[in-house]
Order: sequence, then structure tokens, then C-alpha cells
Amino acid sequence: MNQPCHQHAIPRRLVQQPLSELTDRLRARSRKVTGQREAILDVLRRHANPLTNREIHAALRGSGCDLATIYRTMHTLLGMGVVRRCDFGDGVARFELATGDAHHHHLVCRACGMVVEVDDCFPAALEEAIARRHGFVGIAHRLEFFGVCPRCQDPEPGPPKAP
Amino acid sequence: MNQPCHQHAIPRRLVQQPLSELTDRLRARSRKVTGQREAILDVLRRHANPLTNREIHAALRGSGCDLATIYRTMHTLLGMGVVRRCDFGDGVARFELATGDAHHHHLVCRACGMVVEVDDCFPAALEEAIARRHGFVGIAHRLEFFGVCPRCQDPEPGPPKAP
DNA sequence: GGGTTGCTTGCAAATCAATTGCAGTTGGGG
DNA sequence: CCCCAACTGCAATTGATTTGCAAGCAACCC
Repeated sequence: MNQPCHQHAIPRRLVQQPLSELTDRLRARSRKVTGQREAILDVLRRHANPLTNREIHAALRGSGCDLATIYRTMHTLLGMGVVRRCDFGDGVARFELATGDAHHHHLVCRACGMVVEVDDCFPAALEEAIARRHGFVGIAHRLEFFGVCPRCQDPEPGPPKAP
Repeated sequence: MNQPCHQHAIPRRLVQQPLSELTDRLRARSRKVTGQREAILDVLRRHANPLTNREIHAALRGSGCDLATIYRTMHTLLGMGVVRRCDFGDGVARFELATGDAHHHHLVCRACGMVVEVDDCFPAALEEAIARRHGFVGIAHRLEFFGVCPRCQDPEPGPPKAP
């Protein structure tokens, strides 16, 4: 899995969330708006797919933000609900901005790692039935799809693709 | 999350899979059936819930099987499709025997870590529609449910429960 | 049954993601 | 402008997982 950066078209849902709105959420909780945090949020805002802390760190080359700071910041943002964490099963955490509206899932290409957002979700009624059946409360789910994207299906084009 | 061992009632689907059948699958691929591997498979067979390599290692105290060997063995078994890997989002891989029949998902208690098997699955028709819509092939999904189990809901009994 | 061969294993060292202690900085309310 | 809790960089630590290497041992051949 590679090719982590697909910032081609910044998705509408991200563009419409100004940086100032995000930083205000920090200030509102007596959290400081530092240059590093603005930079991190900005990187997340510019990318359509979930990023690993390492990828964020790489995207910040130059503004030299320590990797530990990124880990700590993601923790803070996660606790504030500003970002959401996704697991693609490769043992590395990825983060994306949590946009107040509906949660979504991801369709990941097993070959190149490209990520597509999927709005379909596990049927709520069925989920409730499962919770009731086992007596669980506060139920939630984690769901991700995997497959091979159109690009990686035909072995023609040269550049893309990965082992 | 703790309380990893729930081997109370061995689920039927596991009991019905004799160790010999498992070892034969190894032999069939010019893989050797060693004491360590038999022991590992046997531990998996006796437990109803997915186990971490560390848990398997602990269950093998005495038969002294190296942790590295367990990691390597799980890799091998995974590649052969004998075991299946599950991620509960805590950064530790868990394994369970892959029983030829229908795959299932898990409902995990956020408090005590208890795991319940769930047979419901994401609607196949919907999954196919998602794949088609994005031009993906060979689609599959990863789905886990989280909630609080009945035991951890009422703060009465003493022993169970965890931070 | 003994010998050969290649898959396995134990042990230790190496990776890798993620976390933490500490001392020096800094945002921003007062 | 001052002060201090919130931050940050850096280095060291933890935990999971992987790997190099030499010794061990199943499976196969005769």
C-alpha cells in the first residue's frame, strides 16, 4: 500500500470548513492555537483521504513540526471530536477531519491504497437488533471496504500501481 | 480492555474441527507439523474468542513456545487461510480459526473486552452496488461492533468490569 | 532405521508505531 | 506587558512485530 497523497480535488465537505472555524474550537476549550496545530489542521483540510501521522509529518517538511507533537495533537483533536480515526487494518492509525454531518466509511484499494469515501452505512435497524439481541447498549460500528480500484485492474498504464 | 479468556463453552463450530484436519492442511502444503504448531492450533481451537499472539503465548506457558515462533506461525496460517485476523482498533492483532463456512463479525464490550460472535453481515447486494459504483472488483469488508455488555451496564457485581 | 534436506525454532537484536519525561517556549487572558 | 498553564522539541521508553542466524527436527528417500 502506498501512494498516500491524493490531494487532487479537495472534497467540498472539507473546503467549506474554514481553518478559523477549527481553530476557534480549540480556543473555546482553552486549548492554544499554535502554528503547529494550524499547520496540521491545514494539511488535513487539504487532503481528501485519511492521513497517518507520518504522512502529516512528511507534508509538514519545512515547517519542521516534531512527530511527537503530531501524535499529541491528534490525541487532543480526537478527544475534542475535531478529527476521526480510521483503521485500515495495517496497524497504522489514520486521521481525517470530522465534519459534523453524517459519518461515512471508506473503500480502499488493496493495490495502490487509494481511498474513496462511501456514504452507505450498516443498516441502523439491523444494528439495533443486534444490540438488543445481546443486551448491549451504546452500540457503534467500524466498517471499511477493500477491493481493487479501476486503475489497478488493467496492467497497461506504467506509473501507478504497487507491489 | 482485558479479560481476554472466555473459553467457558467451546463453540460448536470449533469443536467440530478436529486437530488432525488442521494439521493435514499444513502437511498438504509441504509445511511441517511441529509440536509448537499443534499446540498453537489447539489453543485456538479451545477458545471461543479471537486471541492475541501474547495471549496464545501465555496459554502455552510450560510448553515453552517462543513468541517469535507464534508470530511466524500465525503469518503462515494466515497465508494458508487457516486463521483469520481481526482488529478491534487497539493496535493488537487477534486471530481465530477460519471455519470454512460463513464469515462472521464481532460485538466487543468496550468495558471488559468480552467478545460475542455476530452472524449478521453487511448486505451483499449493497456491497456489490458500492463496488460497481466505484468500479472496484474483489470487494470485501471489515466490520466490528462495539458497545457495553449487560454485565458492565449495572455497577452492582464486584469482580468484573475494567477501566 | 539412518541419512539428507529444507522448513522450523529459539534467542537476540532490530524495526516501527506510539508514548512519555523533561526542560525550554509561547499563546493569550488579565 | 506579565504570568502561567498549555505547548513543543528532543531523547529515551514502551509494546507489538519482524528478522538474522545457528541449531533442531519433521518428512521423505533408500
